[in-house]
Amino acid sequence: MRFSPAPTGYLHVGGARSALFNWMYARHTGGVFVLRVEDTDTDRSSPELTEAILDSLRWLGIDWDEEYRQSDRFDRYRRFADDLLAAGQAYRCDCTRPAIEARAAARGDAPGVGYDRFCRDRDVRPGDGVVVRFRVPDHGVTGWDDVIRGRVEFDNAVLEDFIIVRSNGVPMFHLANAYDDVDMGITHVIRGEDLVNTTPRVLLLRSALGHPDPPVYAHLPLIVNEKRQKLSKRRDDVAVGDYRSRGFLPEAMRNYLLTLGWGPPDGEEIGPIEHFIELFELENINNSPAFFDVKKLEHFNREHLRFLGPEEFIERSAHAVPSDIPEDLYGRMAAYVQERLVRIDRDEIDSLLGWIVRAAPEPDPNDWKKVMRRPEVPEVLELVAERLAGVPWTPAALEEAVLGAGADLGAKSQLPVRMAVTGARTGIPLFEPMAELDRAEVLARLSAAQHRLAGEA
RNA sequence: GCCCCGUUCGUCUAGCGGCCUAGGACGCUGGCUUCUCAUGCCAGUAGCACGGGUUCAAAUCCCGUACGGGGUGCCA
Repeated sequence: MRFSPAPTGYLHVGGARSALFNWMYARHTGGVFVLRVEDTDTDRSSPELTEAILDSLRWLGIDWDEEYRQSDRFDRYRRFADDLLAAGQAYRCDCTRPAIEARAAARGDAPGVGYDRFCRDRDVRPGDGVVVRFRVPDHGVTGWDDVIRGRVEFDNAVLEDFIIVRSNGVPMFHLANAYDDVDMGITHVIRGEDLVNTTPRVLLLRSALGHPDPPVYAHLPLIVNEKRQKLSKRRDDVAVGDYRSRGFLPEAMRNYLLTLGWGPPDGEEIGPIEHFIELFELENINNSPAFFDVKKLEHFNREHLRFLGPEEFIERSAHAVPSDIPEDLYGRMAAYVQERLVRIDRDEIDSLLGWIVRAAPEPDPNDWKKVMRRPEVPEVLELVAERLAGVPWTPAALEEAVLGAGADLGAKSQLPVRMAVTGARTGIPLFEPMAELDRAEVLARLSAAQHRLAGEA
């Protein structure tokens, strides 16, 4: 199996899913997984982009057994093209795009109908603006049995004589792709459905190489946006690296991606990758496009976040902890954070813990009103402050003082105190972190809230 | 235009002729647990695109229609 990205952009979720399925199937079958960088588009490919793609794959935990760059192998492809030329299976062509379109227009064909085989027998000599085209058979069909789609066939008559070597001498992707799949002994080709239309070209080239038997093809359903269109790097938010920086766990990303187009037969969709590798079969991949749903990804992320052991969670989230939160404090609060986090995100962590080391944030006006503008609140705050002044400064004693005061007054006391001390109506359990603050600080915050209430009355 | 492909709850999926008055998951709604939130547990919500066949029996097989998508580059 192989994953063969073109380094003309960052790795996006569609590519990642293709890589993942190839990798899973290789590991499932005990096969070899090849990473082949298809950098034949010399204008748009770059080593930086290649490195970024490899980096994203490594992050996802996808490893490979062999690695190639097609740019290192141009001479092989050219030799192949020369053989084709010598055998009359390919020919040179000096038609420009405008010339091709002008002839189409003259015939009354719609634009985009393709090349009309004009140069097939013109015996064009090598030179500027000359490409090499493959001579597609006039008759017959080219097809294969797709594991996912069943039999797919194209009439050779509708296939155009496609270019295999550009005018600058650089081979086109079909040529390199067909050559390498044979050369590297690729037996299974698992890739996006957007590539089905190029498959007959590759098949024709393989035959020319003396390998008429197709590999096993599995064309995956596309991953689409909310408008059910193929994801585009330009308009959709799809770079794997972005999800990484937004605080998604690689194992969650990987786990979610594998549910797009495939359902684990045992119905357990969240779990360790080894389990899915064991169950993974090409035959079970479905054939309709899947929408990439960030909401569900977030759910997977929450779950995987909770699978982490306490130590591991601290280690893996440390980089996103605001710098003014001391390590030991974070260690004590981490379990509370772990249970509430959606992503490993600095803002999320800060909103949970920031109030312990800094002044509480300005409360949301609606929340403030809802919690504090109840008639009993001033009285509750008063009594809580009074009891807190003399109590031992431990979580248990704080809890007893706050809840006890409420009980004695027949009122809810936890929420107003939380609001006064943390600046929010929701958050981690109150008394443990509250005990981390100085008594004076807590009393000051209570007093500030009391004054504010008095001012509003 | 031409070629190729697809269509099960809002979303991801199970289903590969009878176990389906269509199962699970996310989301959403309600309830219980709880110092708030979150978790956990329980319940609810909502779907086989349409029309013809084949068959004793069709979400499952065949044909057509509609809708959607992909390709149609000296990109991959």
